[in-house]
Order: sequence, then C-alpha cells, then structure tokens
Amino acid sequence: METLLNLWPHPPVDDGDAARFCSTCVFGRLCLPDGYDKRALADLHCLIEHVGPFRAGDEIFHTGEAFNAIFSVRAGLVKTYVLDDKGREQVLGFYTPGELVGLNAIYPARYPCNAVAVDTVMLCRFSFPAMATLAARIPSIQETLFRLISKDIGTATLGKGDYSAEERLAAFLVNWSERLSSRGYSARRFVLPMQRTDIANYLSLAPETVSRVIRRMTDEGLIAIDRREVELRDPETLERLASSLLRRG
Amino acid sequence: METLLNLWPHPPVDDGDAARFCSTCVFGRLCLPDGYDKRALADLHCLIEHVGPFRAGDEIFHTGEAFNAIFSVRAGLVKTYVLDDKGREQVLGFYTPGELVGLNAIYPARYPCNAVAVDTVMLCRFSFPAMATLAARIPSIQETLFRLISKDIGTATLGKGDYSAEERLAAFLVNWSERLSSRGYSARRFVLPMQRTDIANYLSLAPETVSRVIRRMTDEGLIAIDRREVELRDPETLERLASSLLRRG
DNA sequence: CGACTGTTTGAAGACGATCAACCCCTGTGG
DNA sequence: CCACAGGGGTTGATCGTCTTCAAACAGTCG
Repeated sequence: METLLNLWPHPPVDDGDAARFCSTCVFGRLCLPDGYDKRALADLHCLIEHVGPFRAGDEIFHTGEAFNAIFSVRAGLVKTYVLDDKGREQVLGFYTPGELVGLNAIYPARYPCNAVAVDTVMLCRFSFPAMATLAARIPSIQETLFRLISKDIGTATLGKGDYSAEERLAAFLVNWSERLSSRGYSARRFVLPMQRTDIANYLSLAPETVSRVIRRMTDEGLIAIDRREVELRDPETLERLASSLLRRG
Repeated sequence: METLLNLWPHPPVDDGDAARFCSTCVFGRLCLPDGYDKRALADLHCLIEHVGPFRAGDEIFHTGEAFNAIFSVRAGLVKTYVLDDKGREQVLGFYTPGELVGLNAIYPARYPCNAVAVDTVMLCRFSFPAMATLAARIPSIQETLFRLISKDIGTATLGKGDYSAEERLAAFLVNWSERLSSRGYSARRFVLPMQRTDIANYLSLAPETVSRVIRRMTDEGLIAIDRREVELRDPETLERLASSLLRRG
C-alpha cells in the first residue's frame, strides 16, 4: 500500500480570521440548524479562547480538576481516559477536529477523566459559565448545547453490550471513517493516529487481539493497513459487522 | 431470610397536592442547589403532566418515535433497551423513582431506545420544548438540565471496560443500593424488581453466569438473597469489588 | 393440579487474555 | 554508514473465564 499523504485532518491554525473557527468548531455546523446566525456567532466568538499547541502527551485537563470550560478540537487528536485504583488505564474516547471534550464534567463540576494530546493539538476553549449565560439569551445556542451534551450520552452508550473482537474493531473503523468523512475527509482511506494499545484498551480488548483481528481482516480483504494508515476495502461487510454495535438495526 | 416488606419504593401517587411532586421528582432535589425556588417550582409545575399507571410490559416510548418529552419516574421501575437487527435485546438502563428517562433523545430528536414499565409505573411527563423555554428564563433550571444531561454521560460511561462477572454484579448491587439509599430507602436490604435475564443482559453476561455469581457471593457471605429480595451482608467487600468499575479510584 | 415462565445447575466448548518471544521501525551515537 | 537500543507492534502456545447447550427445578397463575 502506497503511503498516504495528508489523510489526517490538520485544519489551518489561527490565522487571525475571526470567522475561521466556524469551519472547524462544532458550533460552526451544529449550532445553527437553519444556516448561520451572525449575531450568535459574534457573541460566541467573544468567549472563545484559542489554546495550544499541545505536544503529544501533554495534559489538557485531569481528573478532579475544577470544571470551567469545554474544548473544541481544532487540530490533532485528544484522548480521554481514567485510571483505576491499581493504576490501570481505561480509555474513554478519542476526539478529532470539530468534536467537543469535557461535556461529561458539567454534572460533577469536576473533570471526571483525564484528557491528553495524542499528537500536536490545537483547541478552542469555551468558558462554560459564559456559554450558559449566552445560551439563556440565544435559543439556538441553548438548543445546540442540549443536543451536544445529549449526543454524548448516545456515544457513551455505543459499545454497551457483548460483542466479538471483530465486531468491535469493525465498529471502531466504521465509526472513525464516518466521523472523518462527515468533516470532508476520505471515508475509505485515513489515519488512525493513536497507538494499537489505546485502540485495544478503548475496545476492551488485549492489544494482541486487536493485532490478530487486523491480520484476519487483512487476509479476508476487508481492510488494507500499513502502520497507522488504513484503507477500508470492503466497507459494506465492515458495516454489516458493525451494525449491531452501532445500532443501525 | 425473612420476607422483606415495603422495601421497594412506591411513593404516594397523585393526591392533588401540587407541591408533592417535588419529593419524588429530580427537580425537587436537583433543580435548586440552594433550596427551593418557589417561582421556578410554580413555573415547572405548569408544564408537568402526570401519566400512568403503566402495567408491567407497557410501552412508554419506542425507538424512532419523535422526541417531545422527558419523564421522571414517580413509582415503579422503567427499563430502556434497544433491539439489534437480529431482534436481540440490549438493556441500557433501569430507572427508579426520582430518575429521568429520555435525555438521550434530545440529540437525535427521536427516542433512540425503547422504554417499558417493569412493574406498575407512574410518571411525570415534561414537555421538553416547554422546559427549554422555561430554562432560558430561569437560570437554575437551565443549569439543572445541563447537569442532568451531563450526568447521564457519566452513567453511560460506567461499565466501559473489561470487568469480571463478579465485579459487574457487585457494581450493579452497590450502585443500586446507593441510588435507593440516596432516596431514603435502606442501603442494606432492598428489592431488585427486574428479572435475572434483564440484569444479565444489562451487565453483558449470560443469565446462567449471573445465577452462578449470585450463588458464589451467597456462599461467601457477601449477600443473602431470596428471589428478588437482597441483603448486602458485606458491603465493604462488595464496594471493593465494585470500586474500579464504579471509578472510585 | 398442570402448564408456563423464570431461574438454577451441570458438562462441554469457544473466545479472548496472558505470557513469552520475536520483529520492525526509529532514532542515536560512534 | 553501521551498530545498537528501545518502543511499539506482531506472532505463537497455553490457560481461564464465560458462554452455550441441555436438563431439572421452582414459583405462579390459570
């Protein structure tokens, strides 16, 4: 498989164009169901703070820290995880450009997990109290917040259930593919920027199992893979494998 | 083990006292962090609709149905679940009096799961659009909604990870115990109103495995159980077993 | 009392985890 | 340019836990 170039999203970083964030940030796409609302955007823009770059391994927030902001990923990959009493890690999620991190912290008012940069990460920081105030004034923002938080319930619910290693990996690939393609990247060929152990951990599998399933899928012609670059060769079969986990009935 | 009487919550049903719902409903306890806000309560009360009773097996809502309301359980037990393409059921959650059902439907604007009554159920129905409007006017209600929805992310996240059957069941019992005791019921002795199959399904275990783990725990003196009535005989050990799953680090 | 559902028990099998070794790529220093 | 070290990833062999299949059992309701 030839080397894939520029498959991984790295949208333009702060160039001083105030409106630019909309193309990357969720609020640019989700906030305003019926097109752009200039006033809402302008108000939103006031409370945005660009932070970063973070380098691979840098902490974005950690468990127990007081909650005061949510983050929208502008570039790179963010991983959230928790540590149990014995120091074992449990990966909770990966966040790619356009996605929001930290919504699970609203309830306890403290971040309930750690967030780290997997590669070079740029973020938008939204003060949550300020957003809430704005939300009370602008219905479309309130609605968007409700929906975004609610969406994370569904995301967290995916994967509940008893699935084979093959179903899990297929679902992971299909879901990843869809999230990238919804942002304009190729659904067929993309990069998995995280390491195998993190994928395995996220899927509640042993790294060895992930490796073996990848091999099996490669042998069966479902995927082609070279290091972290993937091509979905048989998306239909993968989707069928993933369907029950992703609840496509 | 002698028969347990009145262990299962069945709070008083509609008696015409307008303020009464506060003792059962989440909004009575969570809405107003610093005590009761009479005006907010009065406004809330206008958009509440008491529905029920539902009998065991009655559908409350079903997958794909347009979302327009959330429900607070006043009495009985509600189960949510999804069906995959092969008709297999996956239980997503159990909701006991005081808990809210339907928050995961905000995002897709359709209920993403089915909800049924496990026993005799009484509900408060909240029109969501009306609540959102009210939330824009009353900050404490908006804040509560954000927190309640966010809380469900954390709830859905529990159980992610690779745990033994023993850890799962211990976590289930401890969690159930805490939810009941936070509402004034005994933390030590209570009823599990759902059937074993549903517990097993919820925990992603085979019913047979649940049965065996129960036997093991009984033999080891951790619990005493008779049909659906449980006594936690060694809560400390159970909590230790459950700690990593429930993320008590 | 008898049929049905829900639950328990037992024996056999499958799937993934674990342990151990090896491989490959990268970066480093001589 | 090559030798080496180290992390991440792959492969193989064995073990354990949970599932599956089958049957018996218990409680409930007609």
